[in-house]
Amino acid sequence: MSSPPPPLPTSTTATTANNNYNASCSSSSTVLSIKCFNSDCTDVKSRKGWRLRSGDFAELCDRCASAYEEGSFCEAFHSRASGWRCCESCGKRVHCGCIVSIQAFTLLDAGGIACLACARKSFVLTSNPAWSPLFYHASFPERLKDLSVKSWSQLAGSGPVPWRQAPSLFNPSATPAMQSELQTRMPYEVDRLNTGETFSAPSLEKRKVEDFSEKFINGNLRIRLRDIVENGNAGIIGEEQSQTPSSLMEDASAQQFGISIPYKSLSESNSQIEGSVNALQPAPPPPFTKHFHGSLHNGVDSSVDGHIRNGKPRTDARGRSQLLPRYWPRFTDGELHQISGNSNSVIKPLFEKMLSASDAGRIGRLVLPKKCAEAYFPPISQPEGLPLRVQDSTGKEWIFQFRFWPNNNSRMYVLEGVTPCIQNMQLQAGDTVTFSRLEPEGKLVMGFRKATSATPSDQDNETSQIGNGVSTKGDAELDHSPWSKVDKSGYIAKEVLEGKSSIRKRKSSTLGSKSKRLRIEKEDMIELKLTWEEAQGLLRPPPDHVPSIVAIEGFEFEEYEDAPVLGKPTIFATDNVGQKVQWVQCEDCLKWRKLPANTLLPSKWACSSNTWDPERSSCSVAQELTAEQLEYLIPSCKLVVASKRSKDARKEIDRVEALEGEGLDTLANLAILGEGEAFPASSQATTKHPRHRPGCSCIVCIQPPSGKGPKHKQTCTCTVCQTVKRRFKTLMMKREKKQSEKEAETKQSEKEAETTRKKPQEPSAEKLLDDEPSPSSNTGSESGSPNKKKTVSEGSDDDPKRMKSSTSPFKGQIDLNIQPEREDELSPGSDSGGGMMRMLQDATETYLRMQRFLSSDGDNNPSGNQMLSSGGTGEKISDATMRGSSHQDADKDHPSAFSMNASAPAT
DNA sequence: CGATTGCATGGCT
DNA sequence: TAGCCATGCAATC
Repeated sequence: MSSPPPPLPTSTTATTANNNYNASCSSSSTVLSIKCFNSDCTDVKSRKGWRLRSGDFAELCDRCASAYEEGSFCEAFHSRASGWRCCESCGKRVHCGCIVSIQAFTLLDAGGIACLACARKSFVLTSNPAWSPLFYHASFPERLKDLSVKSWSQLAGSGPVPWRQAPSLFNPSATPAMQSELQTRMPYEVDRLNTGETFSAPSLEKRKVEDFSEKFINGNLRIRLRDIVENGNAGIIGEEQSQTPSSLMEDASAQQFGISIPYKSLSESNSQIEGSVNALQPAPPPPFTKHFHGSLHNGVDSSVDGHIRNGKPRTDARGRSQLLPRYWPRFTDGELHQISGNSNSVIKPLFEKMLSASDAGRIGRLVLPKKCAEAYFPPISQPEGLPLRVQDSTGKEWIFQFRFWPNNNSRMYVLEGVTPCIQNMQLQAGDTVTFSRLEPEGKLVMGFRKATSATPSDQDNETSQIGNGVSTKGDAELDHSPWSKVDKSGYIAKEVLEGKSSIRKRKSSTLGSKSKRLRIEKEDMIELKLTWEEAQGLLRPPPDHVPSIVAIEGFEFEEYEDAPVLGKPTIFATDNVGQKVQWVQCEDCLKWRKLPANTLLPSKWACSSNTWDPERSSCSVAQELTAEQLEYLIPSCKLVVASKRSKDARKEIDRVEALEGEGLDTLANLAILGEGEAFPASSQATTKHPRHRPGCSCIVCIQPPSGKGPKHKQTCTCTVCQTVKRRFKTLMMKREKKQSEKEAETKQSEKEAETTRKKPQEPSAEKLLDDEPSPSSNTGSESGSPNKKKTVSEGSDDDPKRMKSSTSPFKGQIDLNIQPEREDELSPGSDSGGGMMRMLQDATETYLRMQRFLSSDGDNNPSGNQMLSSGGTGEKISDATMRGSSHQDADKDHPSAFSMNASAPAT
């Protein structure tokens, strides 16, 4: 690699011996020699020693080979070389600067080393996913595979032993054969490092497949060891090391020992999860960092998974099969340390799980990954399961009910009663709980990891903030509320949680890659994003305020003393001479006026303010744009595009109206149209309406199929109708309130226009809304529209105010035959109409449109018409709404008003 | 009527 | 495509 090998943690450095080693190595690899690989020896080689990076073995004479095998090689030949250290635990001398003994010790977090024997006492030496993948790399020698199989077989059925333990061929229990087998796999990465050779994926892959795997193994061994100490990820490697001759002397630079290679290997393994096992990372992270936490496992497991699974009868009764990567334990050193404490127990990471909203919710049920549950938890045959005693990282014991539910011929495992624990740990959706086991006690240990900013992007800001704001370890320490303090229902620390954002709130965020369901739908997200972008773009400094510029991470933000105001939404375009312009719509006449592109407009703007084009500074002046032009322009409008619902200008108007009238609040409201009640955030109600069964009386099931079956009459008093009415009423009241507020603002200006244009406008509005006429018909026969029936029947709804103030006109005319599902969905993109919220929106929009029309100057306002006719969908909806709002004869013919039927496009 | 329990649904892998 | 599992929700307490 081009990057320098990480510094060796030990004090060992390259020595003469090392150089000799290199020389020997190179000579041995390039010159046929019969001499012992040991440069200090002149005997004839006869036996194999440690493995070289080249893939070959160091060929030693009998004497040297014996020393190597006895673990005294270093003592014999490197006794005076640098790099000797003492185990921090037992004091045993260990040579740390030599490839021969490299796997005989591990580096400690706090500095110093520990011999393998001691390391094994304190750290997980088994079931480390990290090693396995590498170990089981595709190129893994068959013999090792066999060993693994063998080992696995031996372990199978031995209780809740994770399949990953299979590789514990390195365990003391491993047969001597295994051990020797493993022993032959000496690290050779060092060699390479010494010789300045760097890894390259291609070379590794092509030249030394086997070496590669072994390299991994070796690298893992070291990493593992380190991991054991630092990251808590210990693996068989460690045990393997213990099997290898200890403290054999050889000179190897500390750097070699440096994990550079191993880390690369790890990196690879990490990346393996991404599918690139062999791709060596050019710049491996420095050793002894946590950079590879987790990913390490990923790589490993993925590989292990595949290999073990494929080649191995991992299928023990417990069903310990491959775990999804997201459940791979990714313990950090701190976590492991915390879990292990000072005990001598070995921590065996089992799995982890990011808490879903459900998991973290008050329900107190933590869904366990099936595989994990079956692999690591006691087998249960009854749904009731059994109580499981789990200890948290602080030593507190919790008792959960480990049980399952039948689910589709399968099982769904859950831990019940986790709320107290979750709360105690102050965990929220998006945080991660880890499960490990203390060996040999077998005690389950539950740790946790707060969501951090480092978490994938799928963590929302909130989560990130929270995660960051809470110390991983500190939390648990801070709140030591014992189990006993938790009330039975487990709702402790409610206030604490409330202090943060509620889980509910987080619902739409957090949740790893897994919870797509909790994510905002793509389109919604885009819309939302655009909406906010729009908002940003429309922000204007409050009058008389000069924003201060604040630079945050390279980005400059305008900071206002007072809340900024929303500017007038405009449409940017390029005029026929190539000049950037923006089109803005007059408040009063709705005509579109062209302004310089760089003009910032107040939230309210009218022709009279058109100082850029005095000729068109009056509403009476015709609009520049032709209908076609406008039509062309509008769709390209960012605002329109932003809203998937608003392919039609109706939305545009609505949005403009909203922006004008209520600023950000409205904007936000637009994004979540309808106070959430009827228009749940996209993150909510991910399950539209599960479980409809025969006999179900829910509002959905009770409804006939779309457009079919008997319709509810307006006078119907069934539960459904009453419910619908009640909800509708509530929503309308809210809506009405808002509208009235807006109305009050614009009342004055509208009044004028109305008095002069009301009459001519009515037909136009009616027609448009009523008849879904084609755009052309709209513009052509607005006053002569034959479709006035609704209006006529309505009596005198010609007064917009009236219509509006009485949003109530809708009352009693609700089409109860709408598709209830729509009510739930109310997807902004659902153009098919239906849904209570839709009705509300439509009603409001209709009103707004009417207002627009009524307030227009009465002539064939191209812009207005164009806008309204540009979107057939919106048109139809509006039409439907309109009819619904004006149709009195609901009982009879069931106004198509809000029904799906009615929403059929007329065009 | 709220909380809990058990399970069905359906998005997603 | 089968299975997982997050979640909703009816039934029950």
